[in-house]
Amino acid sequence: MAAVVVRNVNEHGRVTLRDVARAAGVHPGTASRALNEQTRSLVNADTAQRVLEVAESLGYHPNPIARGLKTRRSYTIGVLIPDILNPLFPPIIRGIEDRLEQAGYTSVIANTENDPERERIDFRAMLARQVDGFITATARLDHAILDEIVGAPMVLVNRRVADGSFASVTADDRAGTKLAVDHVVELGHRQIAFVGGPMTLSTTRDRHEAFKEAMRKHRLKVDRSLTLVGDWITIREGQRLCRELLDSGKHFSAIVAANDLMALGCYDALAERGLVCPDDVSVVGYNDMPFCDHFNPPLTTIRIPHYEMGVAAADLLLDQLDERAPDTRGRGAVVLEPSLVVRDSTAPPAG
Amino acid sequence: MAAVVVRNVNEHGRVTLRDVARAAGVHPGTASRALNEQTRSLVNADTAQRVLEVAESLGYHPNPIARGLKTRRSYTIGVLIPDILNPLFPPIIRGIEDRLEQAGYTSVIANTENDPERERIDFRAMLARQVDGFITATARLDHAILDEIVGAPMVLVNRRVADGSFASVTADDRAGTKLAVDHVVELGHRQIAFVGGPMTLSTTRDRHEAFKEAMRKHRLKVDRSLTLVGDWITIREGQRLCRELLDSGKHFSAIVAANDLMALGCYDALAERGLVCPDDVSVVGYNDMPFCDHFNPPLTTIRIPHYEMGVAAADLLLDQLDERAPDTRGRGAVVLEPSLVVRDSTAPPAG
DNA sequence: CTGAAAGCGCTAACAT
DNA sequence: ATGTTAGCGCTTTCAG
Repeated sequence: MAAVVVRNVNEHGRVTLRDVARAAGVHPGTASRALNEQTRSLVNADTAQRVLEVAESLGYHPNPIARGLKTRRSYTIGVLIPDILNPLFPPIIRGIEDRLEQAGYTSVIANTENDPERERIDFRAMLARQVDGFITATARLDHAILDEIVGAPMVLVNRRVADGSFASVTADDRAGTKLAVDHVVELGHRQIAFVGGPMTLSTTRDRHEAFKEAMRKHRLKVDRSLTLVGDWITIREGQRLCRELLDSGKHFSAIVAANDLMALGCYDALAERGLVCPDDVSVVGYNDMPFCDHFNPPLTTIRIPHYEMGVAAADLLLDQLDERAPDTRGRGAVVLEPSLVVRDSTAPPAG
Repeated sequence: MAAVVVRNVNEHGRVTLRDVARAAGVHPGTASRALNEQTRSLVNADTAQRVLEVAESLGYHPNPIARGLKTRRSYTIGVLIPDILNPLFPPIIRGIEDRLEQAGYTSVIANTENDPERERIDFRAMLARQVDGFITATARLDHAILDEIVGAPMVLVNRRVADGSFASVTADDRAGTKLAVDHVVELGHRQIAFVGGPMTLSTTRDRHEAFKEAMRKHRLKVDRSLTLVGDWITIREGQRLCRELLDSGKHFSAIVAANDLMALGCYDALAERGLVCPDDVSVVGYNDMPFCDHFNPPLTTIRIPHYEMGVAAADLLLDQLDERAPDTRGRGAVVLEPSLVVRDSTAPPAG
């Protein structure tokens, strides 16, 4: 009861392993072993117990930095996101974090702003900070960073590279795009435009190709001036492309967009010209990102399992991190199934 | 030309300061001084130059972890976000990152999921990882973590604590709410409902009080059963509250919501009952988060300067980090001005 | 101006 | 089962 708490803390105010060891009357090495799950068995049960108690009462928290310096492991994962403003990513991040946390890892998120240079900087900074691996959603096909990564475990999410040199989890973009095209064709549309993203991203490139393929399968003409490719996958770019569509003079009654943001941009361009969706033009998006159901009109789109993709990516990374499977790099290529979500932005063509 | 590049790197593959020193023929201490901006003047210009070149050619990157262990500075800032799914936060994060990056700091983001326990864990983990300071958007008034922070520099964004013990940047919630109430009153509404957030958050509590005050100022009755307070600030909670409003039997023609997400929930509840906004009920949100202009209908709301708030928060933190100003803690309390953004969710009452 | 040496907090052989 | 020692990569006195 009356026992005065040993106040053996260093002058700096921070409780260190040495402080704990001193207070428990053992050597720092022993204290270290006692405090560590893995090595606890190497130490006398009573001693271990005592060390634990002292650590608790002193409010000891190990310094992961110092530990990492020694062990070369930080139990930290770098997560590279191209654009945190895109609502597609938060649910993916959540999936990643949840799964990683269960496994005792911390994730640090960086927002690369779609800028290869920034991506490179963030990547290096994380590497320098000793992250144990990466999950990246930013991989362009010409991947600035990918070739720098010699040894770091890494998995791609919602992106992949052609040669399969990296593990990845994606939704089946070709199947999804086909779903979108089939849907508008079924509604009776024949003149269908495509508002695409850059060819440097695996997703948007796949969707572009799948669009043309699906059109051909329906024996529909792929009009070059109705099949546009943008430099970004943003609202503005979608708007720009849709204006271009409208300016072309060519007729079309439906637009398949490469993602939801671009679809939203189409809404804007259509509204500018006094056109109403879906009465005049049907629009279908891609991703079913949060809020799609609240847009004006609610957006018909292709749903991909965001959260699950994050979880799957984390799982893949954890596999790589697991030393028992030393070279699983590139082995996993999880492909999830997309599905069509019909809302109010699509309808049979007028007339 | 023919000079063989010195390949003095350690067996581990990583280029370390010692490797650079050895290759440059100087002592590690000297190399350290040469490599560091601050101490470079202490070293012979030629030597410094040579060290720099060798470092470059060897591809040397300092290990911030090791440095941090020594200097007790990580040049890393922890950013605690309550809910990454809320589009309000990404622009704030962007502001924070941009400003911090200019100053040479890296930000690491954690998503606390509105869970005090998780907040505490993230906070501790960051502290352990030697972050130099915190920016947090998660501060509840009963702030679990706030009292743990003895020395760490910290600034609150979009939240504040009553006693002003922490620096904060907020928008003027009372003024903003008044704007919202004034707007619907001006449109002719008299029976105005309030869909509020928890009293544990400074923002939602202020908005709640300001609502009542503004109503009184207009000599309008504040009906208790039309002035609701929820436990969360989510779409679902807004929906739940709005249903409650509808079930109360009391008449109202406008809803002032505590944030945009809750306003969206009101849309949903209204739609369920076959009511249309704004014809039957006007709705005004709060925050003007991204996508508000694309909702169905586009949401009238109170705009707060998201990005600028992030920048301001970073500035405040940088002030605290600056040793020349040792005790600025709690001094700054930046308050930014909100403004009304009128869109299509508000209209004069029917009849 | 530069070298030597100590040490940040921790872990991991190696002894005992 | 525990103590000893060395060292992760860097910075920073202190000498010289």
